[in-house]
Amino acid sequence: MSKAVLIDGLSILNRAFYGVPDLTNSEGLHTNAVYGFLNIMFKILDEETPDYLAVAFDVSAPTFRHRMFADYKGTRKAMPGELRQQIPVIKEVLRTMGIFIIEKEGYEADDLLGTLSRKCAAAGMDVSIISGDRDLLQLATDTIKIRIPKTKMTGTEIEDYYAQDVFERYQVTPEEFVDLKALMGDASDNIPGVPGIGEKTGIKIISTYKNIENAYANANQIKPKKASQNLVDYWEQAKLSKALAKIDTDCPVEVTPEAMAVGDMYTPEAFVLFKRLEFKNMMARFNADTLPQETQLASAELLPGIEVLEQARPEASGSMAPNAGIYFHAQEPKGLCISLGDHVYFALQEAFDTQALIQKLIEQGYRLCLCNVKDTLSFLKLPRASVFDVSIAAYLLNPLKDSYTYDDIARDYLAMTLPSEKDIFGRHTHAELYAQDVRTFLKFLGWNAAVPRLACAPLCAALEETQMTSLYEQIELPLSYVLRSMEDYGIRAEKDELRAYGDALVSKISELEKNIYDLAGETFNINSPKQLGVILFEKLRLPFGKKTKTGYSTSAEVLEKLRTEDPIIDFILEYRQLTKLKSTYADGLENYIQADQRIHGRFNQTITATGRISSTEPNLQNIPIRMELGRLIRKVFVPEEDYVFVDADYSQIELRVLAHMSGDAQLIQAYREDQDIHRITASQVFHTPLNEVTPLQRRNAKAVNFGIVYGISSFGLSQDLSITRKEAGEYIEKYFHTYPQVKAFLDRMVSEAREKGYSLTLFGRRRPMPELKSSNFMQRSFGERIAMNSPIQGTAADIIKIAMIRVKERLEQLGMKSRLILQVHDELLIEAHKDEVSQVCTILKEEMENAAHLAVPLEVDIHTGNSWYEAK
DNA sequence: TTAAGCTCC
DNA sequence: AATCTGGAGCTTAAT
Repeated sequence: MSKAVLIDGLSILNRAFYGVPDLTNSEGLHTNAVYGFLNIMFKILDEETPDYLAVAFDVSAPTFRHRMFADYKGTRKAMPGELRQQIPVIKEVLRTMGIFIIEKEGYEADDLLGTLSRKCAAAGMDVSIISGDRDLLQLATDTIKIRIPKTKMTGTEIEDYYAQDVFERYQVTPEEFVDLKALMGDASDNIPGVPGIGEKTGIKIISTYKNIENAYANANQIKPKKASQNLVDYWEQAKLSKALAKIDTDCPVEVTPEAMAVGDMYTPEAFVLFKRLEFKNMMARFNADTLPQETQLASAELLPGIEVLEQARPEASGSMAPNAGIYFHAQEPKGLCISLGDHVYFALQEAFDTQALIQKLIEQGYRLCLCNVKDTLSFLKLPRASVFDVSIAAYLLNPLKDSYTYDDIARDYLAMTLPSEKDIFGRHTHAELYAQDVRTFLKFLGWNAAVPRLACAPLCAALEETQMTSLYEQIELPLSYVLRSMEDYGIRAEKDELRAYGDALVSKISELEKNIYDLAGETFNINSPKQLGVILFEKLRLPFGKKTKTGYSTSAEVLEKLRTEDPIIDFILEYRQLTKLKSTYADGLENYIQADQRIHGRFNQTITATGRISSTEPNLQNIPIRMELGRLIRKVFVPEEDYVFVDADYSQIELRVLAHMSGDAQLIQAYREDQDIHRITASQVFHTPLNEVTPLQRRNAKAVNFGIVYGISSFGLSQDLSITRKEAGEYIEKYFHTYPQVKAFLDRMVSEAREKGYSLTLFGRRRPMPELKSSNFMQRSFGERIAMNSPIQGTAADIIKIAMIRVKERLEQLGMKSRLILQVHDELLIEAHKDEVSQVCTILKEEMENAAHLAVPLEVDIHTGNSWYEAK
């Protein structure tokens, strides 16, 4: 038997909008509702594989309709702009997928669905109607089922209702459901109903009298008295409600089954649209052969012309330095891809001296344009003066994106839709595709080389436009070379020591396990918050503090408060600490120690929203230090023979940046006089003489100082200090009273960001802030906090980057053996040759303290040692 | 793949 | 009426 799926378009879009967290593509278009809609639709389609498919919409603008989008009080709520803008988008998506859209002037989607479902059923089909609206339950029969998707934490669950299921749930038939609605009303549908009759009474009445007319005729027998009376008093309203609730199953619509037939939805046109919407994990639904063909590309010069180089033949063309696109393919088959003019060349490494090709290009005055210079430097020497890194440029222009590969850049700066590496290779290795489909493989190479060449000009113009050229040239590009060298040097880690440390943990962990199981009276997986929650809060009946979305919270914060309740808590907290050390650090780090006994982590330059560097594989920026047991791990990080560690960290760089940027006289004076800033803040905020400030007062003032930098709220601070919100609010108020220019500065940061849509650091780094324009209070507040924090955190990041570049330059100029190997946001670690230690200390201090000249001095603390533990 | 939890600045 | 400190990465459990 054939199957039809009918979708209530706006209802599902609406559900999706509220069920899926806000998503935005590069253009700033909100996409969460469209994304959620498609997820629900694909789930249904995968499950049912229908032969026919249609999506129904209302024609008139939904704000003017009275049956949808009212809030729980029954007052109409305007549809948020973020949702409204997605209606044309979903329609366009459906159109490109060849999915039938039905809409008709003067008819609501409900009526169209009702009519269509009857027609399909009459034609002998199984019908599914997908809607978030229970109103449609009246359409259920033995062959028409109503499917109501629910977005739960576990994913999308769907409730199915055939006629029988409606009866089981409501004790009325689908036909009677209309009458039930007429009595109950429906706030969300603006159906008034009869006052005093809710679901319970309504069901009782309708299951007895079958319809409202019959109930009205027997009103005198209805109980309770109140319901009986109201049915009579509000009879007109009941009749109106019934008319509103009744779905028309006989609209004059002409639809041929062929129009609804499901065809190939994964068209090239849909591919382009999905790409634009950035629905990355839906791309796998498209077959490789529906990838856009070259004829559809915006620029014909990208293809074909991919030739395997027979000899190096870049031709100098004129006097202007032209751009060459460069891509080094580091997997098999290894080689260098070059894009020049409208030709793309691929030089296999086994056949060519790829470095010589690069030299030739440079000699001829080409500018080398590429993605990720830092990574390419592992295979080719590329002089800074000849290089343009499109990934970094794109990152500076919008640091919020999650990748800056050729396809992202083509989309954002060339308005071209290209398949991503994943789209092209799927599960195949590069070597496999090279062997099976060399043409597609070469296309991939060509794009990787040609996109940077073509995007170079618009990106340069955009940097110029946004006044970030100098940030790019003076900071980010040079930094790439510094990071490359840090990754190459790596840091030595002693495997045996690390293993011994891990082994010591294991015995302690098993003791703790034993104690925990004893106290719990059973064994269970302590690492599972779910199982642990059951033990603590159900079996042991401890008072639970917070709940998470999925159950009880067992976070350290919650457990900390339960420490006096049961001895098991302390064991669990210690168990957590130790297993963390064991898995993430002892075992985790060991896996990264290479044959040279060193860990070569990666420093990522295009990840953070604020301009900080991030560290991965492994993360060397979160090695423990607070707790002594964790801190001991740092003993395994050691310099090589004849070397010593020199560690330098900025003292309170973010607060000093705040002092400078705000120009606050008090704060500046305090730093100029090298005072204890937390103490002085405590003294001012708590009206206590400086020498009488208690440790608690100082601790609180410190928390306030940090809170200010983070874009504080009284709630956050109260949590942090375990005080009431009111008290926290008073602290903040006093703080702002003490440092009035700080307050003015933070307000200015927010209002400027709101006006411009982005914030700026001292060095002109931008962070876009779309959240500030959100209609959602929570998101807008978040936007305000990042508007306060980003300029501060970002400026601090800029400063240490400058220091890194200068430190490395000094070391090289002086021909020293010492080298910069780590950066941890406000800290630099140098592996210094033993003969160069004092010189290294001087260089670090000088370059870091002079990296920027602020209204307050930048202060750097330096330590040396034979391990990272000692040097910190 | 996501959520919870923990590590760092 | 709401909401509730910025920026990261890794491991485990559970889906």
